[in-house]
Amino acid sequence: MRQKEKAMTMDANRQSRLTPAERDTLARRLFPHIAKRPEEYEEIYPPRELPQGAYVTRLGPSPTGFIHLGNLYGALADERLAHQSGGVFILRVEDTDNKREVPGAVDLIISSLAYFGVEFDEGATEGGDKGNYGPYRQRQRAELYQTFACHLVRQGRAYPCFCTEEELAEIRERQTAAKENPGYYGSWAKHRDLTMAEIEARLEAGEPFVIRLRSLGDPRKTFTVEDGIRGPLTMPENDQDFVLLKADGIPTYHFAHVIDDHFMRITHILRGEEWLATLPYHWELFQTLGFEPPVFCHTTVLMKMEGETKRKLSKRKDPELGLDYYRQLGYLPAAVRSYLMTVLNSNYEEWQLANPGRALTEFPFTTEKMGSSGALFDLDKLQNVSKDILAGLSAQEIYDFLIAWSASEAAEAHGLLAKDPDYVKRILNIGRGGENPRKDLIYGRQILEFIRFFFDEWFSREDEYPEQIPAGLAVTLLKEYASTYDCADDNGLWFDKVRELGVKHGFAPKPKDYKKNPEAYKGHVGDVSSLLRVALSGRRNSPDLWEIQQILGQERTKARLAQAVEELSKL
RNA sequence: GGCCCGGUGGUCAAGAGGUUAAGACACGGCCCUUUCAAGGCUGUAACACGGGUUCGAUUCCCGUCCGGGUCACCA
Repeated sequence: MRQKEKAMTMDANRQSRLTPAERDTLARRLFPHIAKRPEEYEEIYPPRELPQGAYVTRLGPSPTGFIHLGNLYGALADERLAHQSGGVFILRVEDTDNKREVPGAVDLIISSLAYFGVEFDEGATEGGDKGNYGPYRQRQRAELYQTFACHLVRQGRAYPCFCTEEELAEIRERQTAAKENPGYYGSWAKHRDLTMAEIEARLEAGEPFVIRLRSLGDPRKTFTVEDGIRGPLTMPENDQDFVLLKADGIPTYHFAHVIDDHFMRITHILRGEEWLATLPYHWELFQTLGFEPPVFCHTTVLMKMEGETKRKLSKRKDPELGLDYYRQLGYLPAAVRSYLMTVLNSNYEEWQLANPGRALTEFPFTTEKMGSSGALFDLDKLQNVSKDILAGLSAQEIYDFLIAWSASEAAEAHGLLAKDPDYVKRILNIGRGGENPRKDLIYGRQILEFIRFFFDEWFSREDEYPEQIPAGLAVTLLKEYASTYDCADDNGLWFDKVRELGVKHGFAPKPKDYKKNPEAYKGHVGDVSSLLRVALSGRRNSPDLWEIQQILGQERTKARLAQAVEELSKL
């Protein structure tokens, strides 16, 4: 009984001690410039007219000028959900922290995402804003937030707090010492119940202040929300009087998020799991403002391995995971997208296997199939996905990509690639098409490395000549080969000649013959072609030699053979 | 430390109260083969631990451990 009485007293204390009239005065005093009433915004930003089941999603980056794979991961999910449902995908710039803002960051974010195929329907653009629910940069929406802050003050659900950083630090110290939860709440919230006179005096003195929520939550109670990815989430109610408006009148993330997601008529909020901890803040705000909460979808964060442990991707520590990194290396945007999709939706890979050739955009994406445990970024897998995608493209398509990519990311190679398109395309076309296309192309930089020997400007010997062939014999073989080489020979005829040449000098016509009876031979035909391969490509491993020579042509083939003869003669 | 979220092979991951616990990447072997890249076949390898509930638990519950996240007038 006494318990109950005490609780009731406490609850009563939680209501504002100011009278309605005082609160009204305070609201006017705090927000003299606010003329609109909250309801007016409901008309300014009316519910959207969209087909049933359409998702309205948003990406809310802060303009810090850096965007990494993790951001793309989320953006891709937002984009798919919106576009596959006939909905809207919005870019909203969360620039409420002017300290962190980097000039030009917004354009960079837009272009980076666009490069990887993520386009917005509405929101901030490089020129300005697009859409009827703007502005889409939060600092430009200050009046909207202030209108609601004003409204909450009037209702006794928000109040000015004049605490300085030092005072807050001191509170925290005392809480830590007393082993209490840190924060501004309950009886620790010392400006929660300032009298009107005290407030007036401080305002008069020009003290800076923030606006805090007067929380009515009770952490001993819980609430449950249905997360789009994780299912039901049960969390304690919030009791923190967290900051709504900072001293400069700009909202914190928490306040801006609730107001914007309501008035932009967002249906699904995809965000990283780092927001889970503050979900109670948001929940109380949605309840307090009487807004219908959207569906929360808390994604897992992408991790990387550091030593023995996993760690969340960090923009500061992991510049190599920045989106630009993959662009510079020349990964195909489609490959990065496809890889990310395999991580994003567990059934994508199987779908892709079952539906070869169908576009990623045809895949039915669902939040339910998104994972909730931390996924490690897997470069091997990205490379494999990339190989598969490249293998499915035509030489022309790869060429077009290389040209566009090298123009900005590999300027030193661009000229040579552009000089003779047909030549480059013939190279890219080796082993392409047909049932079993070659899969040795992965990304731009790697492709350049792979094809460099076709260009005299870049050609150099990288591997040793086969050691089982003495230099003298090698010279003889190369000379004789050169004298009989004819570009017009077809693949079969050409190889017969190589075999004949080998046999003449004591090499087995087939590797099997050699294996059976190694004593009888100096080696086998493969050794002879190895010699030719090093002479022509500078490498022990290469695609089909006959094709390489077809592309080099009679003259340059012979020139390279001569070059090798010269080099070997010196040994 | 408090609170929150997670934990199936090395990696990404399916899965359901009873399965021989999928698949992909990586790795090994074999085949093919003039090298390589592929391709085909094949192999190694997993339900964190301890208690319950149950005829039966990897699956449900509790505890432990481990990992991550978060505790700002940053998002």
